[in-house]
Amino acid sequence: MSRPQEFDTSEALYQALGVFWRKGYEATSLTELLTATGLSKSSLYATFGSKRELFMAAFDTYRQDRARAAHHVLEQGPVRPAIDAFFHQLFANVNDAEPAFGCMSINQAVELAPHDAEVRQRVVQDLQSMENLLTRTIERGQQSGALTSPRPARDLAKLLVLAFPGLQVMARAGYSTQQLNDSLQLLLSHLDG
Amino acid sequence: MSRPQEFDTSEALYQALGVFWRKGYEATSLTELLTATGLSKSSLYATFGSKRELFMAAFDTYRQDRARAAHHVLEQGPVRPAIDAFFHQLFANVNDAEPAFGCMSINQAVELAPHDAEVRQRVVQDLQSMENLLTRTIERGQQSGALTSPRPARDLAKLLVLAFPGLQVMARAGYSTQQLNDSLQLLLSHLDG
DNA sequence: TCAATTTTGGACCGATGAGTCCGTAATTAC
DNA sequence: GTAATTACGGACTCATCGGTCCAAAATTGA
Repeated sequence: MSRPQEFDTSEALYQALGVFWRKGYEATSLTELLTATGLSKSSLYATFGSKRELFMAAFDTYRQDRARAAHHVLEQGPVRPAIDAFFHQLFANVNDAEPAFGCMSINQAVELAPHDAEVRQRVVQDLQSMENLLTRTIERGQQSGALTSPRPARDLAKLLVLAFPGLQVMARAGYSTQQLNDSLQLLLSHLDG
Repeated sequence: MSRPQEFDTSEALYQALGVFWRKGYEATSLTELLTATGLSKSSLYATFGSKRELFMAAFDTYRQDRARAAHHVLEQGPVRPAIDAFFHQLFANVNDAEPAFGCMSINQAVELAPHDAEVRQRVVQDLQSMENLLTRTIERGQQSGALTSPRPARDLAKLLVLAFPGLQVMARAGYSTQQLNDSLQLLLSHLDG
């Protein structure tokens, strides 16, 4: 009955996400979004509504993907490598040209959260989920003997969550992989002893 | 010989700083800067050159003030209250209407640093200064017996620097003073034991 | 008082921001 | 083939962006 859509909506969303993730909300122009998605202006507006709606859709896509990945990494296998891998996602760079993107939720905690309740709520939720997930993982490690710290698992998880944005900041400030790894090992050493 | 300037340059700079601190670079418009400083456009450009130059001047003013304050707080008096006070500067809110501004250097690590070498360099320098200063303070605490952790002072300092942006993110995400304080105490508990 | 100098307000600029709209092309069901 | 429907490109709007420029007002030293 109707002409079929020529582009892949999901694909376009991911392309837009890439730009928002790297540059943030304000610094991203419509023109860049059109270039990245390959859509025409009318298609983009018909599909996503507005810049802000597109941003929120992209952000939620990101959050969903990351949550899934975090569960996948943390809820199976030996605890210590799992936690290590979890943090490595943070500064695994797509291309080595520029600093890592870091975590988009943390980026948005800084950029939009203070002035935007919807974003703020999402950031809080992400931090909370991360704490819960890490708590379960650390409990698992303590039970298996892989982690020897006698502190409550939740306290240790809180410490990791607290340090998470620090690693992100270092990554975005251009610290080397070596330095990031050193900091990470230092942090994780607090899971023992 | 010449007509004297009607406004206080330094005062105007501080007003501009307030806006940049709260909203970041991109989200701050010239119009807002004019309103905040009370200057006319020509005066602002004659005095500060451009939006970017004004930003950098404001940023450097901020960094200088903060460094001075940090030294003042950390280099005298009992170590533990000193460190406590140091972190409290982070979420001491000017007015309780909105979330705390946090640390401008951290904000800029997220917003501009990835794409702007000049900003990046300043951020790295700030993190480094902070680590050095905290190292000295912790050493002092270990010598006086106020801090009982056997870990190297520099390692403990690195942990605090790593957690610093985390507290900032929580502050900007709207966490309560109570929650921030709990996290801070949890963090500082690692200075003992 | 007058000349020299400098600040100041506001008009003005081109570029770009996000967003709207419509004519045209393409695809489908019948 | 044709009618109905939808996607698409691009022209268009209006506001705001950062930034320039100039004429007028104000203050100073002499």
